[in-house]
Amino acid sequence: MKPTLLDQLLAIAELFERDMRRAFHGTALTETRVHALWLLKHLGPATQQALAKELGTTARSVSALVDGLERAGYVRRALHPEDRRALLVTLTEEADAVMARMQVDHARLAAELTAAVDPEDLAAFERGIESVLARLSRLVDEESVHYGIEPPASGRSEDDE
Amino acid sequence: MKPTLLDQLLAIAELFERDMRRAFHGTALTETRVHALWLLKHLGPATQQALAKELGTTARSVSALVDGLERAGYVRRALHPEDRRALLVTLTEEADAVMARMQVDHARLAAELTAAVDPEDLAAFERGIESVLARLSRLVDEESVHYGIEPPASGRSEDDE
DNA sequence: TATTGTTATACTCTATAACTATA
DNA sequence: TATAGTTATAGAGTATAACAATA
Repeated sequence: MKPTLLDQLLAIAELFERDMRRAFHGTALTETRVHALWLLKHLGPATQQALAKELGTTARSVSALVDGLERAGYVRRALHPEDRRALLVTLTEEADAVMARMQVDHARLAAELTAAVDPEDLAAFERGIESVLARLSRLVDEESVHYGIEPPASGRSEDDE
Repeated sequence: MKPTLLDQLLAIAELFERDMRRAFHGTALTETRVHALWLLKHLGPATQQALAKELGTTARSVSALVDGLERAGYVRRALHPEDRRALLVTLTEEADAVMARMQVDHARLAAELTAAVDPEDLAAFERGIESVLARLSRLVDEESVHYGIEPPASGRSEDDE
């Protein structure tokens, strides 16, 4: 039985997740923390609100996240030059170096995965993955996948435990 | 700037994760719990050890996981007919129905994502995704991606705790 | 002795609400 | 009034270690 495209994509997602957990095990890093550091590396110093938006989480979670990263020496909280309510989360030099190495490994992995595709297939493959990503983005945006769950508002009452 | 294949795959993985969190929000379900239920739906009743292996986690985590699923009415612990140490985790009828609906939605999503690809490109695309998954599997298996982290042998000593 | 599942403990991530200090 | 970040609280996931019952 051939697995569907969806199953293959989910398998890839799970491989990423497990492999990162393995790689970060024994360090202070986690996937979420690395995601935050990655954003700071690419965006530069950012307020916690900005981070919350980018990470798709709440300000509260970012507070805890930055606490952990600060404790581990990866970021510092700096005063915002214009807004005295806000803080600018900034990478330490050590974290900057880690993220630079991560970018190298990331680029290497990107190249290796691309190289795994038959050059004859590459153009069609790239068009395909772009189409899939666009379609999935739209579906997620429309909240049109329910995974067997009745949507809370429109569906019938399922709140009888 | 064209995103790399790797970045597109990571974007897809994140879309899956966020969308499931959205869909399950307000219910007793989470991605991990659904993963366990999905396995039980496909494998049939399983011991917690078997679940731990499939989920790539520990027996301890499965204990807590099954506790939660049992509390929410999705599974029951049944006695193992042959091994009196073991328990067979079994789907309730309600959970079985939820998973049946989920399979339908899953198949629908799979079809939609496949349909997003230009039929002209589909064959090459399928070969490509298979190659990428195989290559990534191998890399993960060999633990050859380090994400900028020094493997725990060199650099900072970790054995002084 | 090894395995199954448990209790005990600790840390992380997510989420809501109430609070402060600024804007 | 609204925003930035905090404390308080709670549930969930992950991981290690020690333990009981059973194999």
